[in-house]
Amino acid sequence: MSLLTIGKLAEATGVKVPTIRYYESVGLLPEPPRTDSNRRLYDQETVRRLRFIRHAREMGFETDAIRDLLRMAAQPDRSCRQADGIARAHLTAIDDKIARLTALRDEIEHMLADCPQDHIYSCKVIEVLADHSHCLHAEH
Amino acid sequence: MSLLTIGKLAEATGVKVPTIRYYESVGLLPEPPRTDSNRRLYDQETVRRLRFIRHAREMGFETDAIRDLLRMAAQPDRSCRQADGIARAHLTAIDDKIARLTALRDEIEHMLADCPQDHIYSCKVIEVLADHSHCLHAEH
DNA sequence: GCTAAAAGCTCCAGTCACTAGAGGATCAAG
DNA sequence: CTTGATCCTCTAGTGACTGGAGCTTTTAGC
Ligand SMILES: [Zn+2]
Ligand SMILES: [Zn+2]
Ligand SMILES: [Zn+2]
Ligand SMILES: [Zn+2]
Repeated sequence: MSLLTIGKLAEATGVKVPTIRYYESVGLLPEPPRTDSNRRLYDQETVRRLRFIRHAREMGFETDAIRDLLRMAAQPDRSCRQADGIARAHLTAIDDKIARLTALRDEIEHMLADCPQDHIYSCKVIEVLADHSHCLHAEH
Repeated sequence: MSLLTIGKLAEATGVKVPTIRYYESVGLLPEPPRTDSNRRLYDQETVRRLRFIRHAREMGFETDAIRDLLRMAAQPDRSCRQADGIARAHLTAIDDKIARLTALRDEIEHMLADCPQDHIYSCKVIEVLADHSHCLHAEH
């Protein structure tokens, strides 16, 4: 009675049906049992597992990291050092991304602020793109 | 004498040879003339054009936007409103990305700060991933 | 019980901006 | 003349899905 079709699982988790099949194909979800007519049947444990995957994806963890985190989540008595390590590495990666985007942001804002908004021949946007030496930053 | 092989063009611009061919295939670079033995020959104008493309890519502009910017750069007497508009749209997109990443960053930092760093069963990282209601933010 | 819509299945292709490799031709240097 | 570098085209792979074709099965209304 608590078994779900793929459609109901999709509804329960907010994950699209093709995405659920995709997660199965890449080993994030185990192959579920099937009905006589070959349809997938999921239990509540899969609901939890899929929510975990979804949440981790929303937080930007990659498939490989999620596979590791799921394996760890199933071993409650072991140390969480590795799990925390994955999160910390992710944090560092996000910080790098933010730093790069912020530098970019400032550069583009400057271009726009400096542009007299007239013709292309005096457009700061085009000028900066055409000539790297007009850049604020050292290198990209 | 100022004509370059694809390898020299790559050297002059820092763009890899396969990437130059790729840019040609998607219409960012025009098909260049060839030697008798079918090798591409580039002039100085292409060097400038490729630098422009490269710089725009480094700033995160997408292929379609770059195609538009190149077309505008070739029409110096027209208004730069559109060019500025592309840059402004890009700025907004970057701001959105930074906002999302910053929220993410804070969330992951909190998970890590709250974790007693002991066993998986008490690991805050695993707990938050397993249960969305433990999140700080409203929704993702 | 019948029929039509909805949901399921598999497999394949497309996204973005490259990157890498196979397999072959041609060029430059010694 | 030979060897190694460079060039050519074409194909496939990356990550994380998304969408469609073409098919079978279930479900709901009548
Ligand atoms: Zn302008
Ligand atoms: Zn620059
Ligand atoms: Zn922990
Ligand atoms: Zn959350």
